[in-house]
Amino acid sequence: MASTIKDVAKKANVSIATVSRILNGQKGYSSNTKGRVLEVIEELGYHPNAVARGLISKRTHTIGVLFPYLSGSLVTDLLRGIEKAASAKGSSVIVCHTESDEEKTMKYLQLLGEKRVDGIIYTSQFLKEEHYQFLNKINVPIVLLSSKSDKFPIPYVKVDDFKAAYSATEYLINKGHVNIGMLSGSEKDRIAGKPRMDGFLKALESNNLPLDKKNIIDTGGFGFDKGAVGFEKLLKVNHGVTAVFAASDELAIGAMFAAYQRGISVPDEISIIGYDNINYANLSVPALTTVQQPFVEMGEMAGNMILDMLETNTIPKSQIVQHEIIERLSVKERS
Amino acid sequence: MASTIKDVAKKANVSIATVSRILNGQKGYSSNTKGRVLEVIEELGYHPNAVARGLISKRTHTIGVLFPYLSGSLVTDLLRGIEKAASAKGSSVIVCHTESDEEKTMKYLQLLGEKRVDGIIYTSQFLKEEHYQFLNKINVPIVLLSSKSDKFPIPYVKVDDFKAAYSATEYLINKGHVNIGMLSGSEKDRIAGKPRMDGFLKALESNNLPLDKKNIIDTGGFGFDKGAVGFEKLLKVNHGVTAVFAASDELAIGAMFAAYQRGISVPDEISIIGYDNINYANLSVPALTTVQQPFVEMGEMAGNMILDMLETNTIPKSQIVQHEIIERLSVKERS
DNA sequence: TTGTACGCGTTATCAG
DNA sequence: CTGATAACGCGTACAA
Repeated sequence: MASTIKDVAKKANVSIATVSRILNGQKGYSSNTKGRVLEVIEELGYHPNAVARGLISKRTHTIGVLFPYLSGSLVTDLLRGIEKAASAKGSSVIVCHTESDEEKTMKYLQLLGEKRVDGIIYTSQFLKEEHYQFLNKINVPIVLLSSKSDKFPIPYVKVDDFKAAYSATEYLINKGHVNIGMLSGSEKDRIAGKPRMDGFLKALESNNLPLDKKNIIDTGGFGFDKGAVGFEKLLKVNHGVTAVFAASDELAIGAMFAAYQRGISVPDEISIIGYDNINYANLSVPALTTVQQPFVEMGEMAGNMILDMLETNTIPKSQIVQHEIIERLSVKERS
Repeated sequence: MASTIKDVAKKANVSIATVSRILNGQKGYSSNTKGRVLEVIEELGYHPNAVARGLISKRTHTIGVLFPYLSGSLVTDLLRGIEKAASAKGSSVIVCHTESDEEKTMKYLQLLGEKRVDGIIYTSQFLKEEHYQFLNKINVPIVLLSSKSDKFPIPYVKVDDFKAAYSATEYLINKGHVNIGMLSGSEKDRIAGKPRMDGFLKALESNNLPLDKKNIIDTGGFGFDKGAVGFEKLLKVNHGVTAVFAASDELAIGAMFAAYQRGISVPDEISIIGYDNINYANLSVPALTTVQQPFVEMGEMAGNMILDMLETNTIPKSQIVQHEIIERLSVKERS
């Protein structure tokens, strides 16, 4: 149905080679024929077939992005950044939803491999050995976003979770708090779980505060609900907490909700600091003090990284991006 | 680098035709050779090249999705549904971010056309004439999601915004409210703006309540901020409002925030009902009563619609999906 | 049951 | 400046 390069060649009385040259901005034709060809292209509404192009050029101008889950502003922010970088250079992005499932992830990697995507961005997920092996075999550029791998030499873009957790905790300490609890998400999460826990612990230690493991509630997840029940648990094991560091904003907001229901005032009785700076953090009551990760920029960086790898055929340096503490109203000086 | 069908053919001492047949589950080979070929495929780690396949089969197993913005749970929910439907049938989805910009939209449509995607889902955006013409020309299946077109015969999936707004307003009326304001988003938005406004008006009319246009605040957008300032405006022109219908949850939450700041109690003094049921609706204080649209299902339906169109080569019926009022704590019987 | 050969729509390398 | 023609990797009608 759609017209091909042949059609325009025929109608313009030139060879397909000439048309191709004009299309790709090469030299080797009179401005006369160029004009004629361009006209015909217009008439026919011809658009080159990217599939055929991809077959011969071995570049599909498509990158694949793997997300463990498809919800929350984290995803849209990262995606927006990635899409921006990609579309700026004429590439598009395929979104895959792995659900943190090993087999699904593998299936998607194979699919992306078969589609000959130019690169893959592996987001918010730990890179398993077999996945790495596969990616290595099909030899496609890859970058880790909001994740990293100690074992494999893959470039990544992320904030230093340990450091960010450290400074969040220290922020609380500097406000005079000494009895501090943590809602830690899931310790099994090697990206967002463990490092933040360690940062929390380290901050206490560096400031000569007692480390009491029971003050760390492994909520088993990062969602609203987990925050509410985690907060209840924390209260049960420690009556005297005056401040809480939550490993995610949803956790923090869930905790504030639980506090509200029990008539505990935030920040007057208990201060809470979150992690992420999701949109809603600005609208919660009280507005949530939190650690910000620049997700849009991170996505853009990751996208550009992949694109650079393709052009320069070299492995870029990993990027540790800076977090920032957004001061709002959920943390207060201890009186 | 990657092995081709030729490689496995050679190594297995068969023709590429045979390999192809085995790959595509056709008949015409002994189980003997099949075994040998499968072995070789395994050895070589061979994966068929989807680009080449696409060139000859004219199916790329890829669908494109256009979003006017990439933020909010609406996007992730729709996307999750679409991705689910697509991946269930071995297709992947390319996301495009049009920023509601006419030219960008056109550029993306062209890109998707060049990539020969199997179908396009046009989301939350009014379908312009020229876009329709182009889509018609390249003859690719298309469905409108959370949008519709009166002018063009394109199948769509959406809730009846008029009806939903009508029932939200009536819900307020049934709670005894008579002085009701509306935060209407943008009247220029022909999908989410105008119809909801009309539904609001109609509900008042049907219940013999006075229609006072000044009670409708055109906030010029659907975000948090607009909700807060819109609410202030409403208060200024109408001191006596006891209930507000907001055309989006963000608008509603913004309004609640403004109310909170002015010491106005929701729902004791003013009731507020939202629209969308975003994640946070459940976590706001008070929890937001709102109109729910089943976005995930809608995305899935749209995805399946496209896929069906490809298989049956027919135009499916548009789907009006049911909205639902989620009762929480932000609306109260008028005393 | 199996193999040969052509075509999908391009790009690129040759000649002319 | 221009035009054949060989790839790219695969599916498939036609032969064998």
